[in-house]
Amino acid sequence: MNISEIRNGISLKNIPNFDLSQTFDCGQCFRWEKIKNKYHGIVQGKSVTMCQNENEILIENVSLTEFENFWFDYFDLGTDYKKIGEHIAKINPVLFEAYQQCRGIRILKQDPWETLCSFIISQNNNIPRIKKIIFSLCSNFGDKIGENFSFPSAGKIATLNLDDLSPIKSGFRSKYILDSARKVANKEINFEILSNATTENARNSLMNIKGVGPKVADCVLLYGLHKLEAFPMDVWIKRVMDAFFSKESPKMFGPYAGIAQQYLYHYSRTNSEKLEI
DNA sequence: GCCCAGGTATAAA
DNA sequence: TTTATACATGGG
Repeated sequence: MNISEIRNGISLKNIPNFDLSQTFDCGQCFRWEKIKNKYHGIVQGKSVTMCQNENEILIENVSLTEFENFWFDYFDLGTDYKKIGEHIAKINPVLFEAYQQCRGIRILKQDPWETLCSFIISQNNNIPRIKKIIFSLCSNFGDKIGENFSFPSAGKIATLNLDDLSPIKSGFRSKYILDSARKVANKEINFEILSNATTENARNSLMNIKGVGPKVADCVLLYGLHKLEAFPMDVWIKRVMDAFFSKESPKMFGPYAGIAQQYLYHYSRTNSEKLEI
């Protein structure tokens, strides 16, 4: 792993388990877009461009200080995914094959409020339309950043009503968006506290929000709060496998953690025939 | 028209 | 406690 500052950004060389397309297009985030070999994202109110070739990844317009203070953790570069893969290999061959296919995914540590709001919007919805609604939410209520818009704060959304949200066409989810924004704005949901709480307590708190069930809660725990650690690996692998191979709802993984979620999701999309029971 | 989309609230059994 | 259905909207 080699991190160095170059004239217009940061160069990452030989970073294991890091593929931009797998990471950005796997469904964990909604504000990174590929345009002509480059990924453009809006993160924490900042517009950033990245590209990848061979074993080098470039992050444009970011200083070494910014990288160390924010982006290193955002991309979860302190976690050894290879070690996780080796562990998975011992547990289950199907899971390991899924890992092999998706070994380039890094679980992004995203802003908890943005994650919460985004995955509320994701329910019973498809990714293109999720992105469209989030784009609309940002352009209507976010702050302008050059050509783009920041993700609006919970405080800002909390001042709105259902009619205000009608332009983003989020349908029945609007009332859930407002409830989540109000609870975050008035600190009924306090991410500082949740990040120090047990995973179970944090999940229960999140599920007090209207429109937040186990799936949305787990996405917030994983992508917003990076809470993987509370479940022993064998426990959540088993839960993922149980949920995945039950016919009822392969997308409802229950109380698991998400590296396996991501691996299995990708595996299911590319190997659906192998998953028939 | 009909079905589905990375679910959840609600009512009914 | 478990199971069925509605929900807004848009694309295939």
